[in-house]
Amino acid sequence: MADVAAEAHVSVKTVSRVVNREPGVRRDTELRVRAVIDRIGFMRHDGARILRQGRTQTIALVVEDLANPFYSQISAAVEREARIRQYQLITASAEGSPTRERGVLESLINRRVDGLVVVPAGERPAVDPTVAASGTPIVYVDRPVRGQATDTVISDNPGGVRSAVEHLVANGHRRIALLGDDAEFWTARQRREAFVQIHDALGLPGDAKVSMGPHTVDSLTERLATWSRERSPVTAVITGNNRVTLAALHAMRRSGVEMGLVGYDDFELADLIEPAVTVVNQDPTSMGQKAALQLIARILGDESPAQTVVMPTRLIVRESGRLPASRSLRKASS
Amino acid sequence: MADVAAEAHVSVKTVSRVVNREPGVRRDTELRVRAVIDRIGFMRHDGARILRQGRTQTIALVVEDLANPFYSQISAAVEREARIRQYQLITASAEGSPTRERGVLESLINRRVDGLVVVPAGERPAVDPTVAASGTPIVYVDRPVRGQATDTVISDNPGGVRSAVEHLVANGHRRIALLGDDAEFWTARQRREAFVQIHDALGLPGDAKVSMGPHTVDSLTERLATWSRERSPVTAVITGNNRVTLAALHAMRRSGVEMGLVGYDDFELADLIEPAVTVVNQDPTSMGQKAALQLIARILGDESPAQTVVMPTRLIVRESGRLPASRSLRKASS
DNA sequence: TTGTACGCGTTATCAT
DNA sequence: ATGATAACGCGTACAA
Repeated sequence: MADVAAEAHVSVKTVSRVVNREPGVRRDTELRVRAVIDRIGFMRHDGARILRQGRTQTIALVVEDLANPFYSQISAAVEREARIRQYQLITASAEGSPTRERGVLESLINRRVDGLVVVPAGERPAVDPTVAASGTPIVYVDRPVRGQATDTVISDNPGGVRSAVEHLVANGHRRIALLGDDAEFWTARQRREAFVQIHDALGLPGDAKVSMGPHTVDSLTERLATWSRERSPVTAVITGNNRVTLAALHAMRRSGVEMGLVGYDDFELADLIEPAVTVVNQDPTSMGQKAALQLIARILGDESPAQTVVMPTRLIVRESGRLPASRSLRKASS
Repeated sequence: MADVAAEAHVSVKTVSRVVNREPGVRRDTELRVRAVIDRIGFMRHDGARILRQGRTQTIALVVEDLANPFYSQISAAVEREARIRQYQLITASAEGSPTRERGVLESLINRRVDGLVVVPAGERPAVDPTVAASGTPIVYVDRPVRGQATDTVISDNPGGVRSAVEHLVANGHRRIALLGDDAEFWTARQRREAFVQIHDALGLPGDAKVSMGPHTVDSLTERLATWSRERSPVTAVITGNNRVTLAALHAMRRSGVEMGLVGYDDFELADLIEPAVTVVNQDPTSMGQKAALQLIARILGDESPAQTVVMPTRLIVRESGRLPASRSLRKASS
C-alpha cells in the first residue's frame, strides 16, 4: 500500500480509501490510484486488516468426519451460507476424539474466528471452557451440550423414531428391535430412549429389544440371526443412523434374513435396493443452514436468549417397512 | 501479551519466548510466566503473528460441491494431512462457476493462504493470473490446466476406461456405449476420447456410441430405450462418473432395460444393488492426500520441476458387467 | 478532498 | 538469560 501511495503520489490513507471504496476521493485521483494498483498488482493484506479491525470474517466448522455424507452435507450448507455473507469457512475434523477437538478449538480461537459451528465429539458434558472464556459465539449441531444455555440445532429424534415405529406397526409388525449406534453418542442414546418409550406406549409385546453399537457386519449378522430364531422372532428393525443402516443391509444380504427395516438418514440409492429402503430423513442441509444463519446473527450482535432449534424429520416411505409377504415387486406393479 | 509481561514482571519478549517454547528462558521465570498466562487466560493472537511472520499456516481447498462424495473424500483427506502438519484448511466452493472461482481465489490470496488445492471449475484454460502473480503454490486435482507447468494430480482416465471396456468385452459384450458427463468437464472429454480410441482399437463393431451430459433420469431413460431398440442393440454402457451412474441406475430401473454396466467411481452400496455394480474406482482419498503433501512440500521450499501425478484406477468387479444371462443370483450361489 | 500519526499484538534484531 | 525497540500493513482519529 505504501508502494502504491508513493507511485501515485498520494498518501497511504488515500489508497486505503480507494481500496475500500470509501467516499471522499476525487474521481481522477481514484483512477490514478487504481491504475497503479493494477500495474503493480497490489493486493490488500487481510492479515493486517484483521489485526486492526478485530474481526476475521471467518467462521469454523468442526465435525468428526468430513467424508460422512451427513456431515459433508452440513459442511456444504454452512460453507454456502458463509460465502454468501462474505465469511470464509475453516473446516476441521476432530475425528471423534474429545482431546483432538479441544486442540482444534484452541487453535481456532487463537485464529480469532468470528464464530464456531460444532458437532461435539463423543461424550461432551459441557461447553468448552476455552471457547466460553473467549466469548466466541458457538452453535452446536446434531448434539446438545450440557451446562449454560447455548444455541443448538438438533433434529427431532423422538419424532423420527416414533414415525419409524408407527410405520412398522401400521404395516403389521409387532416384534420390532432397534439397532442403535454407539451409546457414547447422545443421538444414539436419545433414539434408544425414544424407542423404548414408544415401544411400551404402543403396548408392543415383550421388552423392547435394543442392540447398541459399535456394530460390524459380522456382529449384526449374528444379532439378526439370533433375533430371527427366537420363538417370537423379531420381524423388523430400525437402524440408528446411516452407518448402521449400511452395515445392517450388508448383514441382511449376507445372512439372507428377511426383516422389515426403517433406516435413520436417507441415502442415495435407497430406492434402488431391493426392497427399497424406507428411511427417516434428517435434512442435514437445513440443519447446517440454520446453524450458520444463527451463528452469523450472533456475530452481528443478536443478544436474544440462546435457543435450541429442533428440526423435524420426515419419513420417506418406500418398501422395506412392509411385511415381506405384502411387498409388491415394482416390476410387477409398473 | 503485554498484560502477561506486566503481571509476571518480565518483558513481552520473554513472554513470547515462553509461549513459543523458544530456548533461553530460565526454568523458574518460565513457570512464573506460565502461571500468569493460565491465570488471566491469555491466548496468542495468530493474526498478529501472521502479520509479522508472513506465513499463515493455512491452506485452502476449492471444489465445486462439498456434498458430492468424490469431493468430500478429497476434502477429508486434505484436511487430515493439513491438520497433521499444523495447517488449517479453508474450504470454499465455486459451485462450478469460473467467475465465482475467480472471486474465491482472490479472497484466498488476500488472506495470504500458504497454498491452494484446486479442482478447477468448468473450462479453465490456464492458471489463474492472480494466483500466478501472488506466487502462492497451487496444486490442481482431478483436472489439469493449460499454460505453464503446474503440479497436478489426476487419475488415469484412459486406463480406467480401458479396464471398463476390456472387462465388458471379456464378458461377451460387443455393443458398448458411453454415457459421459457434460463435455465441459475435462475429465468427461478425456474419458470420451479414451473410450472412442479403445473402442476402435479393439475392433468393436460400428462407430463408438457416446452420449454426453448433462443427463437427467428422463433423458437417460429415453437414450437407453433408443439404444436398446436398434437392430444391433447396445448391450452395455459405461457411465462417466458417480452422478451419471446414479441417474443411469434409476433410468434402468424405471425403464426395465437390462444392460451391462460399469460405473465410474465406487459408491457405498454398489454391492447391494441388483445386480451389484462393477465400477472403476478412483481413490479420491489418495488423490487428496497426494495433493496436500505435494502442496506442503512446495510451501516448505521444494523447487523441483512441476510434476503431474497420475493415480491408477482400480476395477472393482461385481456383477453388472456380465451378460444378463450369465449373472448368477447371489442367493443361489451362497 | 487529502494527509499525518498512532496503534493493533506479535516477532526479529540487537543490545545488555 | 533477558530486555528495548522497531517493524509487519492496515485502519482510525483527527488535522489540514
